[in-house]
Amino acid sequence: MELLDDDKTIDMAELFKIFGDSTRIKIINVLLDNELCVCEIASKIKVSQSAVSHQLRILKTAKLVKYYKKGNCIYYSLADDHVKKIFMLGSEHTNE
Amino acid sequence: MELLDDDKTIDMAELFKIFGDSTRIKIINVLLDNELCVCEIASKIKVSQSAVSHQLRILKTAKLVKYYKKGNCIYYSLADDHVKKIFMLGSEHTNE
DNA sequence: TTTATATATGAACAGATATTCATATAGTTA
DNA sequence: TAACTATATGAATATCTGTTCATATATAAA
Repeated sequence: MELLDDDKTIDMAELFKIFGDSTRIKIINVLLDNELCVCEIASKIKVSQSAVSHQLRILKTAKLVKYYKKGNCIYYSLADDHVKKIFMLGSEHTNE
Repeated sequence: MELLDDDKTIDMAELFKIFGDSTRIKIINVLLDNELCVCEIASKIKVSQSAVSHQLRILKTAKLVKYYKKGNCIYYSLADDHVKKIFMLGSEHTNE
């Protein structure tokens, strides 16, 4: 493969950086098959509501998750299959 | 997929964290098809020898690159195909 | 309207991280 | 051995990042 330009390189690093935090990995993990509201996520992964909310904002900004409102809850899910693919590949590599 | 345990989650985050820096992405990029010595890497990606060396140490510690000595040069290459796979997947996602 | 629940967010703090600079180490050549 | 080249590394610094705490916002229930 050819040498990528700087912008592309930075974008790739930014993408991986988002997967490079265990709280965000946990969030992606619980969203792999389900959509969940913030407090369900917080409870499942045992992280404070505030911390989850802060991390969801990062995932949202990077368009790795999508969401909708229902009542006074907000349900989050993975934005697309790419997120799951990257997660699964990382998971495979980590098994060794 | 089931809920991963904390250790696994941390390992995955650590793995992605290593891909989450543009200098390391550049290093992996130039090593995709070749093996190169430190000064060749530094020259190709236009980063100081010291910075490259520091980042190579991180890649080495994580077993993402391997190396051998020849004369007073040290040649680095990607440790296995997984590294390339993860890189390529990130690259694909970044095109959109 | 008051109270309760769910979520977001800003500030502050602590810890992590990447680069630079100076220097050490080691192999090579003269 | 002395000089040169390639690489590694420690210290210092600046920047970034994640959590907590307090609080704001918004919806729902009483």
